[in-house]
Amino acid sequence: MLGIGQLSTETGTKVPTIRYYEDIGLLPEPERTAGNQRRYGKQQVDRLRFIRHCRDMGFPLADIRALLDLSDDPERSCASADTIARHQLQEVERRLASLASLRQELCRMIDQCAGGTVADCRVIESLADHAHCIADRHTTPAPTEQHVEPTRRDPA
Amino acid sequence: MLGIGQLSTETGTKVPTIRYYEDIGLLPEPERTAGNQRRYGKQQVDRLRFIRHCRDMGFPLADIRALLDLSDDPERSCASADTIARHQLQEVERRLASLASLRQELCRMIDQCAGGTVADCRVIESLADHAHCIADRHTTPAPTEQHVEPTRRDPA
DNA sequence: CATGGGATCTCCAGTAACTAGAGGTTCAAG
DNA sequence: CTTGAACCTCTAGTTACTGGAGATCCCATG
Repeated sequence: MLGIGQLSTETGTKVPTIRYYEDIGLLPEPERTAGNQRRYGKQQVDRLRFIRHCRDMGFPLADIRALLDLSDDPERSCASADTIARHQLQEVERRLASLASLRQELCRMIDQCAGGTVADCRVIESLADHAHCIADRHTTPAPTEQHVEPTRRDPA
Repeated sequence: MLGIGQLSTETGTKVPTIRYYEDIGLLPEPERTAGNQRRYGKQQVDRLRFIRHCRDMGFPLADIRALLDLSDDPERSCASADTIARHQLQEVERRLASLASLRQELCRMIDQCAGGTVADCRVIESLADHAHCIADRHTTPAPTEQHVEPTRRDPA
């Protein structure tokens, strides 16, 4: 049985994040010591690893919840897992495209900057006028979701 | 002089977002009609366009604030604008790399899914074990920031 | 067996960048 | 003058956490 700190180092998840996952029901309530401290078994470790890996892949927690429900019941068809993964892949590809076009425009802006004063700075000017954009709009990337990047800090 | 709704359609920014920008001081308080409704002039339109374009480029509001401060004072050197833009470029490239590796793993997962039950689903299994990951960790992308994708919905 | 310091507890608040809703007022067309 | 769309303020919710306060617990050392 591990304490929450050990689970934290074991999985590279911060302690408050673990408690947060418990709060929102992604992790079941663990056993407690007589003194009310959490103790985790191997199953919990695996479950948390699964969650972290999914987060690393950019899945939102709602999707992870669905995947966990699936994996809790191995008899069910994996069709919906497949759907979720494919959807995520689409999402990733959409963002890749959008970022590639951003990259282009940023490069262009920076290249043109001669390094004088703001008055004739290409960076500022480019930002001021969207019409300067080269191409096929990087403008409207997301159709429905509000999405957060998978931001992992160093698990030190 | 435009009303807030016209400014909204003009710039593709939702009305509450405009008010939000005003709240946090990105947009100055506009003039008001006798009945307390906001009226905007051309300068405001430009300023909001600038902000939106920056957001489209993925700049966080804090950076946009800095860029606006710069552009308010054309005498200053554009070095810091350049720095901000370069930093943003780095950020974009970091995310591109991370997403490319994600894409690879998602593809692999999906390809291996034979479509049976969850019990032998490759997608679930892959997610369960990070050790299956092919490559050079897509795991620790961000060093310091919490970052939100530039999410624009259709400005309908 | 006592003690001290690090780990843990709960609860609350804050982050980014908005978005949505309630309940009330104003503007402009007919 | 009426009506209805647009506007007002204010509060609270979203996602996925993160941080701090103040109290408690665990365990290793003396």
